[in-house]
Amino acid sequence: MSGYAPSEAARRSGFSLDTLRYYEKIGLLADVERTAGGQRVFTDDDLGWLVLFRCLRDTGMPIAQMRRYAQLAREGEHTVAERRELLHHHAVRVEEQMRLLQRQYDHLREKIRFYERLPAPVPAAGQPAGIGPAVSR
Amino acid sequence: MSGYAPSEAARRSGFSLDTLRYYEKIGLLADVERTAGGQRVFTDDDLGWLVLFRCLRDTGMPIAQMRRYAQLAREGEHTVAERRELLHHHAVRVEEQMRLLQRQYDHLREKIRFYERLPAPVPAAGQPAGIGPAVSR
DNA sequence: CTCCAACCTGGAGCGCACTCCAGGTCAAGC
DNA sequence: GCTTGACCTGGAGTGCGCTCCAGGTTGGAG
Repeated sequence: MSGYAPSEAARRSGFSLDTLRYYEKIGLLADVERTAGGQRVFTDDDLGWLVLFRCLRDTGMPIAQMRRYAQLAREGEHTVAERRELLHHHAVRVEEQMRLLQRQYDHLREKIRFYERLPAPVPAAGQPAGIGPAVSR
Repeated sequence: MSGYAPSEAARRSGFSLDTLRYYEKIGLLADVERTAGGQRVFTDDDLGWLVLFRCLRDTGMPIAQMRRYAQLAREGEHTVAERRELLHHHAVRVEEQMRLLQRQYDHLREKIRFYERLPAPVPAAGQPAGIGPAVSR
């Protein structure tokens, strides 16, 4: 039910072995268990953390902030409000990010449409300026 | 109608002066006009390019690819198909990016809801595991 | 018991996209 | 004509998030 070798944890989380070690080194993952010989053993709990880190990372949270969150969680229940705050704040920024991405995507699509409306490679000159820099540039 | 000082171009494009110079240095912007004394004068055309670069950058296109695009555009009309291809390819990746972002955002929202459902700081123990690592972590 | 693939550590290196700096030049207002 | 703030150049430095490396250890299969 739990106890994954490093390679297995890497496979399941989608992070590289180096990244897993790195995350532990900088204090994102703390207290990862070890065998008598010193090799890491990841628990389901660790895997859960990794899923969260992936979510936060994919949505653009800087590592420093993830660290802060992990810190707070380790400090105990009295940090619940601050953790909620932190996630909420991040969510707001993600929403902005999504809006920007959508806007620029629309922009990009328009630009592509401009190219698609262009007649096939005809050496003619002078169509009305499309979207973007100068004619067809 | 055209001819902007560097600071004005920076203001309008939202890029820093250093970034404008950098973009020129690496060949994103080419042939920026100069005064007799050597100071840059940006045209509306340059501004148009900058708008495009902002769009591409905001959607995560690496600079190397933007350079390639700018290159092609400078080579002339016979590269139109390749440019369209390049933008189209990028658009596909942006779509993936948007889907991922949406998925992880939903994930994040669920996590936040978990915190919101948490009763106020009550020292009780043992609620069913929420989303993410262990209980409330 | 032996082998070898997987693992360990500390630390250096990398790729990206800027950003900053020193030391000098330009040009618009007084 | 002098001042001063905006601008110039080449090149070094920064911050982020890994990624790679050397040299050594571990542990399950045969």
